[in-house]
Amino acid sequence: MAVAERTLSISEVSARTGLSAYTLRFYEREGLFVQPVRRNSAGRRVFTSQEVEWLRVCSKFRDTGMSLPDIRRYVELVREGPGNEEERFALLRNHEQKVRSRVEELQQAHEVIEAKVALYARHLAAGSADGLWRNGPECTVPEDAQDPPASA
Amino acid sequence: MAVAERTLSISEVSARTGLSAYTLRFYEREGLFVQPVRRNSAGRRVFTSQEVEWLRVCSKFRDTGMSLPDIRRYVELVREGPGNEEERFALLRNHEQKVRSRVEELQQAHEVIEAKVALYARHLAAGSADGLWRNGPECTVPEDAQDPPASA
DNA sequence: CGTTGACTTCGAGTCGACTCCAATTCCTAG
DNA sequence: CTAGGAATTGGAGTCGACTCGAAGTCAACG
Repeated sequence: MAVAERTLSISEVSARTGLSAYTLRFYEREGLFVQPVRRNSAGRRVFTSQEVEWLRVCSKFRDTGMSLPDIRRYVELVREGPGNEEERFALLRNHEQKVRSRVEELQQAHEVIEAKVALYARHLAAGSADGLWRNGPECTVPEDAQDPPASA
Repeated sequence: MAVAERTLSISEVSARTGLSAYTLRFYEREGLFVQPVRRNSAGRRVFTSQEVEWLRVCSKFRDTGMSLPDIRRYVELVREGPGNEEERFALLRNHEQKVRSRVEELQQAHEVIEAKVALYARHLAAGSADGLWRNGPECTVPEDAQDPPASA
């Protein structure tokens, strides 16, 4: 059945995932692979395309700010096999929510910066740029209730 | 003319900006204030609401990933006074673009994660969750041309 | 056989941005 | 006068996530 699949060296995986070989070894140490990474007769790491798939997902997690411990937790659940899908789901949904709010936050901040850029553009066009920053940053930030350190 | 404005202590500024007193002192050392921070007779820092305004802008910069050196550069330009608005503008626009792409990137990554969450939701609802991760992460990531390290 | 060159290991180093410590000083209230 | 609380300073410590160095191993090529 299981036809011996084409395997990949660490540098090939690096090229396919954008993660450096250093990082791949590091991820292994950190327990971010579901199965222990296999080795060939010479002791070199041998990866499958499934692992590459996972690494791509992993990269998305990382890129969106998921911590290595959280990823490891997810991996552990997968490793334990069927039965804990609820927990995996909770973990994923939780992260998804964080990313969603981060996107919104970033969009807001972006608007502020865009406004500042537009202000400079207007002043430069009007030749009145030397009036910028007479006293204080001339763009005002909403002041949003200043992080009352959430009781928890 | 200049009516002595209400001044603020470091803890008040901290409360209004969400930055810790530690961070405010740190920012001073790092040269992130346009004017040297004034002191009262007891040697304590005294802030104006203009400085609070700037700190809010600063926070937006930081929150969107602008580095301290870049912020310092901007501050230096402001400190030099009128005449370099073009350069300030360039700096701001540059950052604005970075933030814009970051937002897009994050949105894409969010979609991938959302899809994974939806997949879990479907399987859990259908009672077929134990079939998840039979072999590999069951959600596929687009594979986007893997960061060919931009020649520059 | 000798030399590449890609790999291995372990441990240490780096980086940015805080975050905190210890000792000291000052103001205010009791 | 004294105790408490909020500042001050310089320097050190922390944290997460890599990133790298050094020394060694192995297969293949000429």
